[in-house]
Amino acid sequence: MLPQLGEVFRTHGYEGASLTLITAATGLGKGSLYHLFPGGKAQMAKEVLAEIDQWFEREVFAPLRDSADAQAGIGQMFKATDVYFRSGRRVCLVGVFALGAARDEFADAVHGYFDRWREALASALERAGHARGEAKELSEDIVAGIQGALVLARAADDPKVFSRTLARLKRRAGGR
Amino acid sequence: MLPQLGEVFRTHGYEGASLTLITAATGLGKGSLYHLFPGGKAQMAKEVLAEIDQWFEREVFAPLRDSADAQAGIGQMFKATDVYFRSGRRVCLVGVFALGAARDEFADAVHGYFDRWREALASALERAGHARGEAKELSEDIVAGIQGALVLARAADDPKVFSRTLARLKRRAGGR
DNA sequence: GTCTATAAAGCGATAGAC
DNA sequence: GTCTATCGCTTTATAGAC
Repeated sequence: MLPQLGEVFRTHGYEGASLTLITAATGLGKGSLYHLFPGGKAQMAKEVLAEIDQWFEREVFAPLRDSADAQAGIGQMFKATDVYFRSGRRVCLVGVFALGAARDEFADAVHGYFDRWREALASALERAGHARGEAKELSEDIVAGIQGALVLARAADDPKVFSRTLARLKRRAGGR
Repeated sequence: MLPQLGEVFRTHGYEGASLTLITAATGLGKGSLYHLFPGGKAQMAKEVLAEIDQWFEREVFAPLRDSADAQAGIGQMFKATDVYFRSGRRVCLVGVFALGAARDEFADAVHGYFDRWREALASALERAGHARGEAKELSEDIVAGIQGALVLARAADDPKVFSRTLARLKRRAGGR
């Protein structure tokens, strides 16, 4: 349910995700949707954002923060990122929200997602041997680089742009 | 006229830019708008994209391709980019379109913008002394980095994220 | 060239039958 | 819990006065 919902928001943005598109994607009528989400579209988006946050917390942020081998945690991040974004065929819903007018309504979720990603990555980079300031800079470069690569890959309609850029970011992070 | 129109599309995306918002931003009634743009919203977006393309062609792409001093051309690109995106307070309209469903309708403009940017930058980097393959990779990193920095800056509601990242990209390009 | 009025369709959301 | 019907509003777009 939430994954299908997420796909609609991802593809059409918050404004563009009409209830007609949502009913088509989920197979549920409006009545059912409002039974499940009394708060309407805003609640749907909030729950989708929360689910995404949980996924990244489990698959990306926690490994970055908690891996005994910091470099392995970073490797897991790149692997999970590649899977999640379907090697560049899928766009980042939080990034889409961040660029649009929806950012203000979902400011906490949008802000938290990127901030915790950057912070967890900086912690791993520091434990992997980078100086504190350098790790902070590099973490910003990498998270920005991933988001930018998604923009470019979709603009060019060529997922390879994402794969290539991700591979170079991994090298800069010290990955093999 | 086109700049005000562009600001609405930038802030609200193609889907979110309603004629009500557009009339408010331009001060023109619907009648006047359809007199100027018989093709409606689609034509407005197309002309805005064309104007943006011209601006970047003149201020960014041409200097990158034609500067006798390649490093000076790259410096001009970073300067113009910082000005255009208001040091991170403004988002990239073409990037917004690229991420959304509007990409398909405006595929040529979206694809051309990023491709020509990357290509012009690669040419300058090569003339500045980078090996051909390295220049191509670096140009992709830099254009993606700029787009990603815009996403992060808007997500954090903090333009400094953009300025910092832009400064590091400039350093990687060999800028002082 | 700009306005107001209006059309037709789509929007988010609700009510109520089943 | 899911559906259909419908509300009230907004959407894009057009017509026609000035």
